[in-house]
Amino acid sequence: MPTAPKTPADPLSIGQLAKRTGVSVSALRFYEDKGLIDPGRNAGGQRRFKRADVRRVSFILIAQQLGLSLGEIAQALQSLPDGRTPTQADWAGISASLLERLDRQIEEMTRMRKSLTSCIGCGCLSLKACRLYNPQDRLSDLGAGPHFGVPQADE
Amino acid sequence: MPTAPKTPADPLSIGQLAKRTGVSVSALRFYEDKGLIDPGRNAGGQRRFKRADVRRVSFILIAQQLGLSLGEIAQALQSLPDGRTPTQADWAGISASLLERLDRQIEEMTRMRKSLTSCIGCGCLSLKACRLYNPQDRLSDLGAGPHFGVPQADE
DNA sequence: ATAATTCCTCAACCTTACTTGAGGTCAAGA
DNA sequence: TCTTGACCTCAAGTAAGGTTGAGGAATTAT
Repeated sequence: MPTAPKTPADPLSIGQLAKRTGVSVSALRFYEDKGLIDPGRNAGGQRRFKRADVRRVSFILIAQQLGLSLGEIAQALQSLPDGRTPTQADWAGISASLLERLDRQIEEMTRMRKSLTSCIGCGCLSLKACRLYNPQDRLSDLGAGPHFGVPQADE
Repeated sequence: MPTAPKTPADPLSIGQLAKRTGVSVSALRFYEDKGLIDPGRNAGGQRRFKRADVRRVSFILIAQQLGLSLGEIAQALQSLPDGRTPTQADWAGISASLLERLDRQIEEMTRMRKSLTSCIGCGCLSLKACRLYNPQDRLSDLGAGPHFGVPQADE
C-alpha cells in the first residue's frame, strides 16, 4: 500500500498558510500572539493550521482594510463558535457587522465631503466655521492612527 | 498714552495657538519639527505664530481626518506661497485637491461595500473568490497603518 | 522684586503593526 | 546519514504620531 494520499483535510504549516493568504510568516506569528489565530502544534512543536484558518486570516485582512485594529478584529472573532469549525453562516453573520461599519464610514465620508465642499466655497477653513474638525468629534470613531490625549479646550 | 491695544494682528504664543486650535503644545512642536508649520521666534527664543497659522493648523486637522499622513500634508502645504500669507483662494485650491482624494476614497469604499455584500451572500470569504483583498491591491493607496513588506505570493 | 506661569530643548517612552536577526531545532530529500 | 530548508523563541528595531519628564530660561502677575 502506498502512503496515504494528501487529502485536502491535511493541516497546513505556517509557511503554507503564509503562501495561501499572502500574509508573511512573521505576521502570522504576530497574529497568534495577539490572539487572532490559535494553531495547534505537532509533536515537534511546530504550528499546524486547519484549512479553516485560511478563511479566518482572510477575514482579518478584509477587516483591516475596513479600518479595524487588530484588537477590534480579535473582539469580532470572539463571536465565532469556540469548538467547532465556523460555518459559512457564522462568517456571514460576522461579515454583516463589518458591512454596517462600512456603511457608517461611507456616510461619514459623505458628510465630510459636503462640509469640505461648502468650506471650499466660502474659503472659511477656520476653526468652528465648519464642524469638519470639531474638537469634540476628533476623538470619535474614525481614527486609524494613534489617539492623542484629550486637549481640554477650556476657553 | 496707554500701552498699545492688542490688535488682532498680534502674534500668538504656542500656548495660545494650542487653545485656539485644540491641538496640544507638544503636537504643535512636533508639527514644526516635521516642517508643517514654521513659526518665528521672539527675542527670548520663544515661538511666535501668525494669525494665519490658525488656518494652517486647521488645514492639518482636516487633512488628517481625510487620512493623509503628516508627510503628505507637508507636501500639500508646499504648494502654498512661500513669502506672503496665503489667501482664501490659496486655501480653496489646496482644499479642492483634498476633495478629489475624498471622492476617490468614497468610491473605493463603495466598491468594497459591493464586494462585501456579495461575499456575505455567497459566504465565500476565501482568498481570490472576491478581490476584496487581492494581494496585489493590498499595498495600494488606502493604507493608514504601517505597511507590510510585499509577501510575493509566488505559487 | 519675586513668585508663578509659560516656554525652551532634548531624550525617552507609548501604541500599532509588524520585520529582522541571533541562536537553535525539526523535517524531508539525496 | 547528512544536509538543506523550514520552523522555533525571544529580543530588538521600525515608522507614525505623539506624550512625558528633566533641567533651565523667559514672561507675566503681584
